[in-house]
Amino acid sequence: PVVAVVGPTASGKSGLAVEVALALGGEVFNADAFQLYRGMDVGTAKPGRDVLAVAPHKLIDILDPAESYSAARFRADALAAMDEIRAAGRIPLLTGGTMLYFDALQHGLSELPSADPGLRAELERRLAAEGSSVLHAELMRLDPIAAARIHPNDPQRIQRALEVCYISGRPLSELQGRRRVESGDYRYMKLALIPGERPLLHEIIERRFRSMMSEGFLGEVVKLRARGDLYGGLPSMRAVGYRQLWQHLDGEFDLPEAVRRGVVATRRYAKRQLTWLRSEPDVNSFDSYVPRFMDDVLAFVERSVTAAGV
RNA sequence: GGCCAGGUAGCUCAGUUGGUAGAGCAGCGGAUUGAAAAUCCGCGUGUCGGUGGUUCGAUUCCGCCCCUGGCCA
Repeated sequence: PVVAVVGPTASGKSGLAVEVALALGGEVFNADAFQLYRGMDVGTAKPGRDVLAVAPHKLIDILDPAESYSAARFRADALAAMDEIRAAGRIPLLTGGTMLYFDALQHGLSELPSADPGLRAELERRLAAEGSSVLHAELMRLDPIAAARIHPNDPQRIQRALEVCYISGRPLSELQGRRRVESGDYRYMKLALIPGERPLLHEIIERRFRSMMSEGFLGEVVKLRARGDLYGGLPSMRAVGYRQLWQHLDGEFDLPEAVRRGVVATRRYAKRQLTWLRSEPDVNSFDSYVPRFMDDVLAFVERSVTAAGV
């Protein structure tokens, strides 16, 4: 079994995961697309040194912010991490809010060519020059099924679909037919933290963003900029909060406005996570904002894991 | 206390020569296969401050009241 702690941002996943890990003798691995990056700590609410000393996490600080990553790499890394944890006789414990990664881990991915930076740059140029509807029309010729599914205004998916067609010579829709699920012998016990009241989630999101600011979030972004090789278009620098503070440092708006926009972006992110969660089957939901929730969860987890015969 | 300007969506405002109203932002719902904290799609959510009057019909016109801001006492 794998215990998976999922939920929207600021719902209390990290704290719960650590508690469960300690109670169960489990080991945590991260499923958050940005806690993977070194030097992105405050803004990703990464567990602190003190926490990591007690409960070490896998898949944290494994990337440089200049690197890009992918759902496929996450799947491979996560499977390796789970194997190691299990080999050590412990229970793997996933925590993180990147639902695409969690989905890729559970359900696998089709066999598709990986990203090609040169081709992407070329498509990027064409998108800027010709517009997404021209490229969408081109996709319509190469892969009408994918084109029908992808909206003409969705440059990222048009780009990816064309990339796959060019590299493989086959339509994306054909290759996506079947997902490859190997090492499917893990069973996920899903704990979802669903805030009962949306306004309370919003309040906590805002409070947390402001406390990140007082813990040196801006300084962190300043430091990343000072490297000189990073830029706003990088996947890592498009993360919520980082993006808005970067734009502020570019002079696009003042700091209070950057904070306001960062909070808005966080709320929207949480909403998208909740949308994923609603379609997730077999989840055991808890509201982390109610008292004594931790005891309920721990009791539940222990019961379930013993029942599973561990 | 007097005069003036306002009171319309969560916020900032537009508008109706009288036929129960619409923008931006915020919000809500959805999609999601190697960038996903990304990218994209859809949706106005409203006692038009209150109360009387005129009218077939008032958010709109008139009276009174309440609230906010400014000026004068």
